[in-house]
Amino acid sequence: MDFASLPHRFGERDAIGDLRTAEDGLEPEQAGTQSWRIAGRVLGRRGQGGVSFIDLEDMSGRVQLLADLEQLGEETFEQVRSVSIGDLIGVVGTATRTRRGELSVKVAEWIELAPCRLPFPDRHHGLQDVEVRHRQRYLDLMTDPEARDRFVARAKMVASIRRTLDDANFVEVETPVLQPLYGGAAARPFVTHHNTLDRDLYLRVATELYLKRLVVGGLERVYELGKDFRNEGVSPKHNPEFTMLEFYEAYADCEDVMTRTEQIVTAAALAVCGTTKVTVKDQEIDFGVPWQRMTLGEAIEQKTGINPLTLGRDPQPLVDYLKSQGIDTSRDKTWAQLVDHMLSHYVEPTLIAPTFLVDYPVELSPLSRRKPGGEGLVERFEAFCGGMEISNGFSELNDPDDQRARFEEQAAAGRAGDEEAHPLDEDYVTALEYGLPPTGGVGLGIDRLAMLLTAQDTIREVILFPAMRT
RNA sequence: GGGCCGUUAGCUCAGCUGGUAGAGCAGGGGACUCUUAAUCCCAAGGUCGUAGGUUCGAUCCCUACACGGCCCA
Repeated sequence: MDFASLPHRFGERDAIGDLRTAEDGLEPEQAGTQSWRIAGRVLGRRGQGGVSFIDLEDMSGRVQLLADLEQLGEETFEQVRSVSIGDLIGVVGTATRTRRGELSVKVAEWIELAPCRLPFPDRHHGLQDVEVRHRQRYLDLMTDPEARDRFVARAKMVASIRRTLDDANFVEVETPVLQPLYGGAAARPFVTHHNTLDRDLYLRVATELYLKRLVVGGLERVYELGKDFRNEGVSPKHNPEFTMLEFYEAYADCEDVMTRTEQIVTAAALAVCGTTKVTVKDQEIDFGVPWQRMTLGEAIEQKTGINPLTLGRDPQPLVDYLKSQGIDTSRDKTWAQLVDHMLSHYVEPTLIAPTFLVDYPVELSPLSRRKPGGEGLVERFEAFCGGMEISNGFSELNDPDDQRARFEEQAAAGRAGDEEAHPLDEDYVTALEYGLPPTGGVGLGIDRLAMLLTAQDTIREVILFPAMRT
């Protein structure tokens, strides 16, 4: 094919899926009357002398083309006969069903649209090389309908989440990706440089602090769906850039946003799967409300026999326990880090059905509001499902003095070597000084939810272009 | 960051713990007028991830590195 002579458009195109539905009633050797204009990629080719069969696929489905030498004449038939697997072509023709019963389109016009110049992957086995599937995702999508379905499902999930929030009068906003100061999550940031301003900027690790500034400003219900960036390792559950939903709701507390989280996820499951029941790691789980709830302390106690939240802030019993189980505690410098370690080691992998853990220690939650009655707890939850954290939310701390004190504790932890500690954000404290209403807020990991709703056990299968070494 | 496993034709895979590599598909040529993993014939296709080392001889054994995967941190 000579590119210069190829058409620039193929208008008034019919979807192959629509054709299949409309012509499904044809009997073998019966011809339809309607003329169809379809286009797509050639995925199969079978010659039989003066008859050629082509498999053509578009986004909506696949159909067989039937080309007849006598009907097309030698020149056009030769074009059909010599098409390569992978070529993009358009066809005009009527439907028919072959003697063998295969719904087909009898080619009347044959329009070459774009060639595939490189050898096509094996069409029986598909692409097996995980590295190639990720680096050249277009090949994965071309050859594996399930891969396409997965990303369509993800899009449906995101659309459902937007719908749920929009219907509840949330305003979708966009806040800076490039931030002079990062915050809102315990994570190491990426650093970049602005040439004209001649200053370093951070890629956001969360949208939290900007969104709460907007609530201070009077946007009482806001959400943002976008990429966060965390400078940490890649794993089946981690990609350095990932998609996060955060929403904030004024005049609501932790309990309210837990309920809303259930509502959002249940609706998304229905939108993607048509049911709230999905199969994760060979186990059926039900996103239907209400989800299980227990306190963090109870959850740890269930697995270890120790409830660290009833033992004061003494790290020693926790160190003793973990060491007795052969676990390396050398990186856990504080009581709070030990609790976190116990949570992620003993509890998180076992939480398959959707579960809320509540009552987190204040040391792990520098932006959450304290639980009345003290005990060093905050009004916070994390939601787990499929053995991983999918969501985190709380009653937002709106006391500027307490917030400043928490930031200062974080800064001290940072000086002591905690690379994930929050830096002090003066402007955020200033915003709180103007008055943040009582507010509940949530972060929800979109990639992880997509993993659950599409039954994938690695995040790379729900991210189109996952991070790879160059 | 550490441990283990993997890397052979464009794709999917064989290759006997040492004697310079094979098949199917795709791509090229041909036959075939209802095939559907079409079939049949012909030809072509390789720096065996990279670089060293051991050896008369390395896809195979050893070392380092690259990339990927799993587990641990």
